[in-house]
Formats: sequence, structure tokens, C-alpha cells
Amino acid sequence: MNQASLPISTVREIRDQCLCLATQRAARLLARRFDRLFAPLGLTNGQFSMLVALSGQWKPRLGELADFLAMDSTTVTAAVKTLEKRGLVALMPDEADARVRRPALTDAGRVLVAQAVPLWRAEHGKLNAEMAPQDPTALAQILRQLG
Amino acid sequence: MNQASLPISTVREIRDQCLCLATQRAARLLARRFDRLFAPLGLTNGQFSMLVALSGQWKPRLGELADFLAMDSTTVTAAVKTLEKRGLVALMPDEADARVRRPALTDAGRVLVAQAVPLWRAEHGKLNAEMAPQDPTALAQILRQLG
DNA sequence: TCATTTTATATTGATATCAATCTAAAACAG
DNA sequence: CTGTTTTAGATTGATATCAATATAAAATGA
Repeated sequence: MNQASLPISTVREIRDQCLCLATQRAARLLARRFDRLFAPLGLTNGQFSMLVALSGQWKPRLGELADFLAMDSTTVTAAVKTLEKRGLVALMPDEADARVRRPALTDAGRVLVAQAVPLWRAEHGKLNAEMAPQDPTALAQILRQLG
Repeated sequence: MNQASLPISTVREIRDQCLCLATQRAARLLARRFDRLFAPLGLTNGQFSMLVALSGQWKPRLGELADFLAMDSTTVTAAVKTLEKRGLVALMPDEADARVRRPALTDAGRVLVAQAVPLWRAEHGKLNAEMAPQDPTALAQILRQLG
């Protein structure tokens, strides 16, 4: 009951090398940071990302949005429902395929995301400064290819 | 109702640069990957990380474990309770301070983590190969400093 | 000492996450 | 065409996550 279960070298190996652990850690820290940033607007970091994803000309179906966010599609269904209830997003039926529904920003959603972007820009500027001399965009690109 | 809410350059800026989004994406992908890997043992990626953290000589209090995992301490309380119910971890009272409780692996926990490590090593080897020529350990270190 | 503050953890309530499963529509095979 | 398979999405159930709050022990201060 007293000896370690693994060689100490193994514990160190996993602690120092495991990308899953390192990524979950960073994800939790950044999620909290941006959740607090957007809290005055009633948004979470994930809701902000989703609203931004819907702010271009791109009109994804739910499944495409799930791929973009690397979420399970059931998670997207639930998340969109929350935004829909708040009137930030509307679900539009597809003309060609009755199974498909495409989330789209409402006017209220557009107003809110426009308010959130300056907050994001200021906070992300701080974050970039903190991680110097690392290149944040390069890191983001590596992360996007990870999985 | 039809025009984009943000300049397209802003949408691209956030999509390409936001470390919060990039990290949440990667975290979800890796969580699913390692959850499936450990599923035959009845473990999630987070439970594996927690058991490994308790596999050294380190005997953290709950709050120290929370810091190590960058989790909220209430999340750790709940997660440890699940492991305790399964008999993988026991919560030991602290001699000097009655508020403090220290989670410790049980024999069953030791057996299970020893079974999980070879799975982790094989899968992480694949992951390392996939991200060549990036250095996975360097990436893990950057992520550990992020927040 | 005793009241106040701080610290460590637990509880509650809300959302996030995913696996497993379900329904309905579309695509396909014969 | 009709029966089967595939695809898109929704529902359910379990755990994860954190903010807000509560509790209880320790530390501090008058």
C-alpha cells in the first residue's frame, strides 16, 4: 500500500509528454479565462466561437458546424438550442433536404457578437504577449492539425 | 438579416488565431481519442491522468491535485468521488489539518493504471508520429505554460 | 481568549460533453 | 417502384465543468 504503482520515470514521462493531459489543462485554463471575459455579455467561450463561426457567409448545416468545432454533433444540437432559446440563432430548414437544418445568426446575435469581438481582441492581445517569444498563430495552427 | 455581422477579415482572424478555440478543438479531439482507448478498462482520459498523478511518491491534497490538473477544485472533488466509489482511490485524512484530505491509489487503482500505461504508450506513439515534424514534448511544454 | 478572516473542501445548479440509441428522410439496389 | 442502407439530426443518460455558495477548521488579531 505504500510503494508507488509505477516507476517514477513513467510518471514523469506521462506528466511531461502526454499531449492529451497538456491540452486538457490548457483548454480548462483558457476556457475559464474567456468565460470570465465574456460573462458580462452572458456568453461562454464556446458560444462566442459558435457565433463567430456563423458570422461569415458560410451557412453550415449542424453537422458541418460540429466538424468545424470538432464537437460531437449531439453537443452542437444542444448548444444551438440554448442559443436559439436566447434568440441569438435561428434554425433554418434546408430547401433541398428536409433532414437538414442550418443555424443562422439573428439580428440580436449579430449585435452581441459585435460587442464581444473587441473584448476578445483585447484579451487575446494580452495572451499573445504572455506567451512571447512563442508565435501564437503558429501554435494555433499546430493545434488545429492535432487530433 | 442577410449581411454578415462581422467583416470577413475579423471572422478569419478569430478562426485562424484564437488559441482558446484551437485549444478547445484539440482538447475535444484528444479527449475522445483517449476516452475510446481506455474505454475497455472503464477509464476516461481524465481519470487516467488523475491516477497517474497519484502514482508517484507525491501525496497531494485535493487542492494541489486540482492545481496540477488545472481543474476547479470542485471538479476534482466530484472526480475523486467517482474513483473512490469504484475503489480505485481512497481519501486519507491529514494528521495535522482536519480540513485536508489526500487522495491515494488503492491496490486496485495501482493494478488498473499499470494496465493502462501500455495502451497510452502505444497510442501516444502513434500521435507523435502523426504530428511529425513537430516535437510533441516541446508542444506539451508550451501548452503547460499556457493559460 | 474570542471574534474575524482565511483556507480547504463540499454542495448545488447550470451548461458541456459524448456514447448509445432513435426517428425520419434520402439514396440506393433489385 | 419497394425494401434496404445510409445519412442528418434529436433524445436520453452519464459524467465533466465551473460559478456561487455553504461549512468547518485553522490562522490571525484585538
